[in-house]
Parts: sequence; structure tokens; C-alpha cells
Amino acid sequence: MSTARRRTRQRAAVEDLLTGIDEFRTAQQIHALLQASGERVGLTTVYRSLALMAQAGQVDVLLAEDGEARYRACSSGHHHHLVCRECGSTVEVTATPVERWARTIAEQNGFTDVSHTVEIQGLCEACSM
Amino acid sequence: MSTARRRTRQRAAVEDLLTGIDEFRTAQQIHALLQASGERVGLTTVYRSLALMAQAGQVDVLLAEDGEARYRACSSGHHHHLVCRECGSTVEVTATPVERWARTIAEQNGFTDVSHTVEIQGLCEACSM
DNA sequence: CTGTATGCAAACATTTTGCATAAGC
DNA sequence: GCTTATGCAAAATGTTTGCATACAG
Repeated sequence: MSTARRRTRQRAAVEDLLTGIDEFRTAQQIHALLQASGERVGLTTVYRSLALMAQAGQVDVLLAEDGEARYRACSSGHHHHLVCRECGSTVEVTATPVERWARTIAEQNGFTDVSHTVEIQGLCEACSM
Repeated sequence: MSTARRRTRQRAAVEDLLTGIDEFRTAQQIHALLQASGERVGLTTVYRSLALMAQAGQVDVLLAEDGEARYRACSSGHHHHLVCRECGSTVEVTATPVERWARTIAEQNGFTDVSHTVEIQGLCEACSM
């Protein structure tokens, strides 16, 4: 039953790349970056590694408006993102007041088993110049 | 330059169907429902109609975790949704405190031109029984 | 009549899967 | 050596587009 994860070159490559970037990147971008840096990793493997990491909570997944998923290495624990529309750079933020608000609203409407999605988009300082 | 929208049978069919439902539905579901009700409308047209309506603010679009877009006729004006994970039924909510919070957080981090995404998921009363 | 709308089929893009091979433990 | 991981090619999915035809104004 234990997932018995194996440490392979390609898996490590994905992890290493991801920890070196603090912006959200698509699976295909990550694949391209690996190729560019000389690592030979199949696109399939990139997808599979990202899926595993996401499940393990090692990366955060964001669904963009064009339906493409974007990945980023993130601190564990519950948090939300302030993302730059232009360059994809990210600030992790906590939203304690929002958490409370969400729960209250949900309860008032008879909803249970509540979760939520909060995200702020904008232009970061560098990109707004 | 004016878009000169034309009133066609199929366009009306999509609008009518949508106003009769208060749950989020995918384009393909909408297409299937139209077929089932005897209306002959191409899937392409459904997509095109929904895109137009979304642009005009007549429907709200939601991107699900599986990358599928979901549509729903909505009140105009800025609002957010409390959605049932199970049946897709929806309650529109306003989030004034959250708006303020989002703006503040963004400003504190030097972000401008701010927008946000807020959504609450849960199980509605009917589905939690 | 002129130009927008439709619908089919084909194109597209992203992600997933089947299966044989390679490799970790 | 048993089992998981990889990688290619092919499939699956959701959506968009080219183009000839139909129809609204």
C-alpha cells in the first residue's frame, strides 16, 4: 500500500528545477527548460512527476484561464497566491479573515464540507514600469 | 466595427436553456440538453454563443479542476459563487470584505491593476443528505 | 443583396494511457 | 528479481478554425 517512491534522475531534475524558480510554469515550459539545461526527461514523465508532487503537496497547481495548469514549488500548509499577470511571479499570502468569511457564508446557506479558492491577480512592481 | 448581433433560433435556444437553469453546466452538457429538447444546434454554435454571452457579461464562466469550462446565466455586476461540489447548484454572494482585503494585500506588495478570484465550494443541503 | 451565423470536419493543444524497456532497491 | 519508472507513440478531451452554405436585416 505504501507508494514506495523511487529516486530517479528525472524526478530529481524536475524537483531541482522547480525549487530554483518562484514563478508558476506550465508542464510544457518545465519540460522545455529541462531540455535546455541538457537534462533528457520525457514530457510524460514531467506530467507524472508533477502529478505526484502535487498530490504530495510539494507543488501548488493553478488553473489559468486558457485551461493550462501551472505549477510551482510552494511552502506546505494552507495559503493563497498573489500572482503577477505578466511574469507569473508569486507572493504567498495567508487569508485568515477570508477563511472565516467563507465558512460563515457557507454555513448561512446550509452548505457543509466547505473549501475555497482565493487568488489575487495584478501587476507586480517590476512589470508595471 | 459594431458587432451587429443577429437574433437566430439557435442563439435564442442557448439563452433560453441557460436562463432556465441555475447550475453551472459545461458547453457539452448544454449541447446535449438542447439536443434532448429537440433543438438542433451545433456544438460549434454553442461554444460561439457562450463565448459571446460571456464577453457580454450575460453568463459567468467557471474553470473546473478538470479544465472544463462551466457556464451559468448570472446577474450582472461583480459577485462570487458558492457552488455545490455535487450538483453544481449555485448561490451568488457578494464579498465586500474580501474585496477590501484583496486590494490591501496587493498594495502592500506593490501590485497594481488588481483583480481577484474567490469561490467557495461545499455540499448543499440537498446533497449532504 | 450584403454580411453575419451556422455546421461539419479537420485542426489544435494539453493531458492521459498502453506497452515494451530500463532501472531502483 | 520483483516492481516501479520511463518514454515513445497513440488516444482521449475540450475547444477552435476553415470554409461552404443558410439566413437575418
